Amino acid sequence: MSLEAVAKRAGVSTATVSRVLNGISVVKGTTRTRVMKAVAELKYHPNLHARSLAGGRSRTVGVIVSNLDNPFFLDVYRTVESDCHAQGFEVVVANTAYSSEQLVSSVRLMLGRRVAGLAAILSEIDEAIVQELTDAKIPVVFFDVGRPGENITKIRVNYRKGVERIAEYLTQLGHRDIGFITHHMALEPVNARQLALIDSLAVVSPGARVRVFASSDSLEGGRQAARELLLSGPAPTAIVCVNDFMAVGVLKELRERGIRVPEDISVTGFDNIKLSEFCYPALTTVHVPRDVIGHTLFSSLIPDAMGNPVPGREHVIDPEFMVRDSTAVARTTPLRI
Amino acid sequence: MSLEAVAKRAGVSTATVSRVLNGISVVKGTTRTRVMKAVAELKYHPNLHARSLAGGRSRTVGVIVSNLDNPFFLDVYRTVESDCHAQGFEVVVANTAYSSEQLVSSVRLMLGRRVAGLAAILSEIDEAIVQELTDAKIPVVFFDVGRPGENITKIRVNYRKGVERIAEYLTQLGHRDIGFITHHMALEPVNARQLALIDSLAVVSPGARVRVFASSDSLEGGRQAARELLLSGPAPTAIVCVNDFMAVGVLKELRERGIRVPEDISVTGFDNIKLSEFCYPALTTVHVPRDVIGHTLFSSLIPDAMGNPVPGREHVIDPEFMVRDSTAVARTTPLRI
DNA sequence: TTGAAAGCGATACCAC
DNA sequence: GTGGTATCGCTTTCAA
Repeated sequence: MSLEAVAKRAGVSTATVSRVLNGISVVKGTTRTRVMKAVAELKYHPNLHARSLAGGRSRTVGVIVSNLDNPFFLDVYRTVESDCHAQGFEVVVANTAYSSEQLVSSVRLMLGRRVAGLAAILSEIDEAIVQELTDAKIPVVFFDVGRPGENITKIRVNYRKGVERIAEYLTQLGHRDIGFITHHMALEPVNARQLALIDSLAVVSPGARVRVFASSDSLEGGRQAARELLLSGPAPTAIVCVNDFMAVGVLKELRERGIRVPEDISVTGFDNIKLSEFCYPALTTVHVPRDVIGHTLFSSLIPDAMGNPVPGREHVIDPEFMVRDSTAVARTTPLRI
Repeated sequence: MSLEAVAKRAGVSTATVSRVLNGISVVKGTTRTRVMKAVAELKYHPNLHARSLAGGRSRTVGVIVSNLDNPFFLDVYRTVESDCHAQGFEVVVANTAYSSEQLVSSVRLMLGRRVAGLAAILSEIDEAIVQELTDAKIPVVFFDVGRPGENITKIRVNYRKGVERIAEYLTQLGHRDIGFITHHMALEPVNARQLALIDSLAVVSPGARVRVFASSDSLEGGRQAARELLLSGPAPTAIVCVNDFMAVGVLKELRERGIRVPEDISVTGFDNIKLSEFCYPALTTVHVPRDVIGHTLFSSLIPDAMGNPVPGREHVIDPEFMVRDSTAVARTTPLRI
C-alpha cells in the first residue's frame, strides 16, 4: 500500500522506489525492473496527498466556472481539462453558479489544495478575491474578469466587436426596435455586451429602440425573458440574446406562440455553441472560439518548455459573426400577437 | 501560512489550533476567539493534502463519467456535486470519453486521492476495474454498469420498461418499419435499449422491421446516423433514438432534407433532458429522473446519520413515458426523399 | 482545557 | 546508483 511496502518487497529503499516512479533516470535497469514488478504485484497507487505535501507542488490545476450548464463554459472547461490530462495534470473543478460566496469558498479550497495553477472562467468577481489570488503567488488566469498582474494573465473576448457586427447587420435589415435578452446584468462581461449593443446602435442607427429583459442563464430563462418581453407591449422586430443558450429558450417561446422566426421576429445569439446549429431555426450568432480560449488558459498556467505566453499579459480573443437562418428583413407591419 | 504560524500568533499550540479549526468543542471560548482572530489575520488556509494525509480520510468524493457532453450525464453529475457540497465534501470528476484506458487511469487517480467514496456513472466497464474497486474497500456506487457487492451499490434504470412503452405506442400508431439510432453498441446499458426494443416489438408487433445505425454520442453523431439511415434505402416511418441528445441531431438532419416530423417520420428520444422540450419539434421521450439518480448515488456513498441505503444493494430507477410533438400516426404512402 | 510529540506517505538532499 | 533521513502541514493520542 505504501512506498515502504514496495521498497521492502523489491529489496530496495524508498528513495529508489520514488526515483523509479518519478522516472528519474539514474536507476539501474535491473533495479528498475524489480521495483516495477513489486509495484504491479502490490497494485500500488501512490498517495497523492503525501506526494504533493512532500513535493510542495501538486500536478493539479484548479478550474472555477460560473455555470457549467451553459455549453459555452462546458466547452472551455473540456478543452482545459484535456490539455491538462495531456500534460499529466489533474483537474479539480468548482461551479459557482454565479454566486460570490461560492466563489470565495471555491478559491479557498483550491488554494488549500495547493493547485499548480488556477483558471477562473467567470462572470462574477470579488475584488478581495483578486487580491487573495495575487498574494497566493501561483499562476492564475482569468477569463472575462479581473485584470492582469504579476502572476495573473487575463483573457477576454472582444465582445464589442461581435456585438457591433450584430448591430450593423440588423440595422441593414431594417430593424430599429430591438429586444435584448440577458441574465445577471450586473456582471461585467454580461453587461459589456449590453452596453456595446446600445453604443453601436446609437452610431449606426440613431433613434433605434432597445428594451432589455433579464432572467437566468438557462433555456428556461431565455424563454421566460421572451415571455416578459412579449407581454410588455408591441413586439420588437428583432431579439438580440446575450448568448446562444438563452436564445434557444427564446426560440421555443416564440414558436409556442405561433410567431415565426425570422419572418415575424429575427433572433440572434452569441457564442456559437454546437446547439445553435441544431436548433430551429439555426441561429445567426457570433462565434467565440472555446478551444482557443481553453488552450490559452492552459498555456498561461503551465508554460511549456517553449517560449509560451508569460503571465502578466492580456490576451484578447476576436469573435466572428455568423449568419444562419434566424434573421431576416424586418417586418414593416406590426405583429399581432 | 501554516498551522504553526497561526499557533504562534495566537500563543497556543498547533494542537489547539487544529481543534478550533475542526470544531472540536473542548476548547475554551476565549482561546477559540484568539485562534480565530489569528486565522483571519493571516488569511490562513489549511493545506488539504497535509490534512488528509494526517487524517487518513479525505472529504473528497470522486465521480467518473462517460461523457460529460451529454446533458444527461451532466445533470446526474450536478446533482451529486451539489449534494456533496451541501455535506461539506469536495468533488473530483473525471471524464472517460467512453474509453477503458481513461477509465483505468481515472480510477487509479481517484484511489491515489484516497477519496471517501467513488461514483462511477458509466457505460463502459472493465472487469479488472471492478475487482480493483472491490479491493479498495471504499464505498463505490455504479450507475448502469457493474454489479452490487460488499462495498458496492448498483443503481440502474429499468430501460426495458421505458423502451416497451415506446414500442407499444409506436405500434398503436401503425409504425412497423423502424430505425434505431444508437452509439457504442457494445456497451451494456446502450445495448440493453436495443435488445429491449427488438424484444418488445417482437411481442407487440410481430414482423416489424428494425434497422440499426450507430454513430457517436453527440448532436453530430445523431445527425450522421440519420444521414446513413436515410441513404440506406426506403425511409422507416419512425426513428427511435437511444437518447435525446442524438435525437436532436436526427431532427436536424430530417429538417435539412425537408422531411417533416412527425408527419413524414416520427422520432422518439430517451432521457427527457431539458433540451428535448426546447428542440423542434418537442420530443416524445422517456423521462429518466437524473435528480433521483444523483441523490441515490450520493447517499449510497455517504450514508447520513439516518438509516440510509446500505452499500451492497441494488436500486432500480423507473422511467416514465412522455408524449410530446415528435410522434404521430405512421405515413401509409412511401416517403419520397 | 491545553501542549508535546508520534505518525501519515511521499520527496529530495546528502552521504556512501 | 543507492540508502538514510529530515521535511512537508496536519491530526491525534497521551500526559499534564
